[in-house]
Amino acid sequence: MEERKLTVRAVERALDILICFTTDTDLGLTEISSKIGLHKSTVHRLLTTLEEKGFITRNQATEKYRLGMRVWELAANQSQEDDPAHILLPEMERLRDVLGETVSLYLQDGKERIRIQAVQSNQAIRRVAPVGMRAPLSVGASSKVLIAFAKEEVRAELLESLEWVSDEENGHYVSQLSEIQALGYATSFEEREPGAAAVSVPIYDRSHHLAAALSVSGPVSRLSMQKMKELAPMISEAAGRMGKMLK
Amino acid sequence: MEERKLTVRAVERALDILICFTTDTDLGLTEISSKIGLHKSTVHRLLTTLEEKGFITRNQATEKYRLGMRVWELAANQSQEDDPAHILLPEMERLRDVLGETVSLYLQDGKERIRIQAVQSNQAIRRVAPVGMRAPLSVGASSKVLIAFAKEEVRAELLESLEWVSDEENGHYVSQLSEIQALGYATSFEEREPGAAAVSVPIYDRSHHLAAALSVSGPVSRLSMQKMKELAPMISEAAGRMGKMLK
DNA sequence: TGTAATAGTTTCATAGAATGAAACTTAGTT
DNA sequence: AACTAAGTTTCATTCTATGAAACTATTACA
Repeated sequence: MEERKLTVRAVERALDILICFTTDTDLGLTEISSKIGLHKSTVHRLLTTLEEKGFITRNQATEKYRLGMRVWELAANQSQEDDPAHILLPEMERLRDVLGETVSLYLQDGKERIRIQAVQSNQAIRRVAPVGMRAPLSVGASSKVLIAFAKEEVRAELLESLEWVSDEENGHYVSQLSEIQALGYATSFEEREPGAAAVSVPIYDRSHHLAAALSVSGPVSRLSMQKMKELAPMISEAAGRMGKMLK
Repeated sequence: MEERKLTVRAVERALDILICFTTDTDLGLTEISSKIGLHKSTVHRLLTTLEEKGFITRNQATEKYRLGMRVWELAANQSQEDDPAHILLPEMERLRDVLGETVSLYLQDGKERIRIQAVQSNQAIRRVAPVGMRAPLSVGASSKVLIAFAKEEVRAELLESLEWVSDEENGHYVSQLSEIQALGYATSFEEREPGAAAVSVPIYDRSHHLAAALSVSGPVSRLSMQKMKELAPMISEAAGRMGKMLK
């Protein structure tokens, strides 16, 4: 039996166009149409619609398309009171000042994690962490935290959906997760970015649900395994304080 | 001859749904459908599509719809390097500290102006200025600046499109605009908000195009006409400095 | 200067996608 | 239990969205 679609194709396509602008700021019509594999005329019509509603504007100079003010406006009006990225910023800055390393805040979103807030170390050599970045949930200290401390159902689903190279690796990963659960923190050592290491701990809100992962990251030269082990309690303590500020 | 539409209706409707969330953070299906005047089933289908692409999520607790992370993500990746709201913030803070009043930055958008940045006075009685707010271009000091110092074509078009109560008023307004052009700044006295006054000056980018309107606003008790006249040169000077930082 | 190439825009016949009425599910209220 | 309200799904029909092709504007280059 062929599943009836419950979505609207034209809208899907228009949203795909918007999503193109997560990686690029300025795109031409042809560029977009080849990116999402649609005819120029179709893309043009969708762009006109997006432009009319203020979601897309054109760069005066280059004539190329870019995101319009409406996107910004919607984001500005998005609830800020209960937004961790907003509330926890001062505490993150404090932690950065104490440790001298870059501090980031991650949320799980589907099979990815997304960096919703970051404050940079002010040392010469430092981890640079752009806010808004997405990364796969399969690697990195914060990924492991987001999986290990997620609610049972969520974790099961995630482990299901993440593909593993082999069964042995799967087993190894699961045992790593229980270790993380026992310790209360996760580390990563050049897992995703060469030369970078990170410690990550869970932040729980007042109703004891996982709210985010808090990570401290820097160059391997300063963050040895031993050093991260030492820092972990301090970071956990900060995370505990932060959690009390949520919901 | 019936104009052929160059836009896509389904997409227009979906975007209208998103735009609903500029005023409210949480909305139910029925609420939305009555707001934009469409059938529940249609709205439901559009919402499902928006949800699948991450533009809408559902509030766990209330089951209501709200904006998703994608909106935030897009805004986060929006070009920040050349964004006045970002670049001018430190200078705005400095001005606020000197004058002790709320400082705002406005952009023209269609027949409206939009507050793209603001720093609040820290006095007990102060003008509160939420970022992202829209207001009609017909009233307020910054509106007058945005019109008076706009490029010739833009100004003509705006004056055309803004409706006037009477011809006399129109004449009065036009003469007011030339006065503003001569002075280099505009003021407003309880024009839009009772008890509030404001001085506004243009910010020009390096290629001498109007980039934004910079406003200082506060209670009429502190901002008399005389006082605003005194402040104007200082604000203009700050605006000049800011302009040099753009493009 | 002419010619080709490239990017963007509009037109139009046609397929099939989007639509809204209605039926159906929950869940909450009287 | 009957009623009300919000949300969800189904389905026949219509009109909308589609992509091919034509057209325009701009740039490259010979």
